[in-house]
Amino acid sequence: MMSESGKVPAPTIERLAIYSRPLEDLLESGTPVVSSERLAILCGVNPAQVRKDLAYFGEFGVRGLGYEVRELLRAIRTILATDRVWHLCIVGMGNLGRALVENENFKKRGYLFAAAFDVDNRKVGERLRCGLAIEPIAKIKELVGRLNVDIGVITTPQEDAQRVADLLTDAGVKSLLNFAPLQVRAPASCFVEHVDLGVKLENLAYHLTRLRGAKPHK
Amino acid sequence: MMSESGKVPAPTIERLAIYSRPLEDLLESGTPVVSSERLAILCGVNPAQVRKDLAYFGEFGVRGLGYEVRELLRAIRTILATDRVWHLCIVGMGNLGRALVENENFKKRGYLFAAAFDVDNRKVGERLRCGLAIEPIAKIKELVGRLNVDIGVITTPQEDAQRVADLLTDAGVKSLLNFAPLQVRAPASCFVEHVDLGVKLENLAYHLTRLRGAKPHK
DNA sequence: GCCTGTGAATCCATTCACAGCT
DNA sequence: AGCTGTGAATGGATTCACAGGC
Repeated sequence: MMSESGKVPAPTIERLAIYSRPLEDLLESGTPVVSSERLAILCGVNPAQVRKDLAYFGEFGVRGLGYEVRELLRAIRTILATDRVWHLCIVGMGNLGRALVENENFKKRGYLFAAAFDVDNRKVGERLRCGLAIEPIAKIKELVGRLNVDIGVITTPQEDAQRVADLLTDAGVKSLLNFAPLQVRAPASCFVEHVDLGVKLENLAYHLTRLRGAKPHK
Repeated sequence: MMSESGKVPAPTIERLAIYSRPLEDLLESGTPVVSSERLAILCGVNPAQVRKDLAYFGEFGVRGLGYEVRELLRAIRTILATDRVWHLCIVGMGNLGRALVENENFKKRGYLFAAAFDVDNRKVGERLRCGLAIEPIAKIKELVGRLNVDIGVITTPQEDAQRVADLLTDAGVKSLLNFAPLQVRAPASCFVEHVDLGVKLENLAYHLTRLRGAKPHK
């Protein structure tokens, strides 16, 4: 058994979250036990990878048998700290922002939006379907502190993203999830996760052209 | 100079897209030349990484000087094939789907939504702000063929995602961008890119708890 | 002197292959 | 026999360090 204090590769953390998806389905369908091979197939990875990823945090399986689904899922949730409630706030209530605050999956996993802001004062006061009213960014500091916000989500246009990131970190937010297409700067104490949806499309475009180059088009 | 036929690491492709963001800004602000170091800082990577990534595709810089912004941006766009129009379709017109079809950044980069579908027939016929009307999934095969769709975007609930992926690949779509939280299966000839927004949040949660563990909370 | 382009060195992650337990 | 847990081997990607050209 290995303590989790040893360095864990970043990809391992991402995969643990991936593993939990089919595990939820297996639990619901009443499957009691799963092997690393089966789980690997469901997630599109190598079986040894599954075992190694889990081994960073303990011994969750039974040799000759496999992993108990319920127990494994609970273990992963503990590791990823999905077994508690996290408070989020979001800045930038365009289409994407609205889609995120109303996302049921987030709520189900314990990610609660506690406040929504927008730089455009004309939007301030508008009530969202989720119940929140849009607040002005001038209130970020006050509300982030009062509501104990852990994670700030940025869905503003590119030109506002850095200013908003500064406001959020200044208010004490310890991590950011940024959807604006630029690298926001933040103090080292603040974790920043980037999601650039355009990058994914450009990836596909690149591969599509190579494919066309390799094989004749149909 | 190295031909681009040699194997290019997947992360390199992702980063080329990242590099293009600040390059667009630099071009607009009239900066004629940029060094690998400056670009690296703007993108949060190592300068040698920038040079090596570019070297996979040619020699774009001038020793002692740097890279001409306009020329480099054009080169990257050619490599990523962002210099042409791509036709997309999207299936699943919930909040996220609506946010994506109306995203101006995609349109600006040449990604055009040619059709929008939903599994729920009650939504069929509804006209979206972007001008498209929602079509039934029964028309996927016909419309994908007629409109020459290159990329299929899946924003359905988890339970519909695999069925939709099958319909899309069967209709001849050569790549998929899947937002449903499960690994969709597709023939090897079809590229699949996954975006699970929950994974990003779970990542932040993991790091936040380790941080708390390391340092006392405030 | 300055900055690119690139082999060599390092670092990191994945996969193999088998020992160990049930 | 079956499947986990893990050292060893492999395979990639990042970074270093310097040669090459402006």
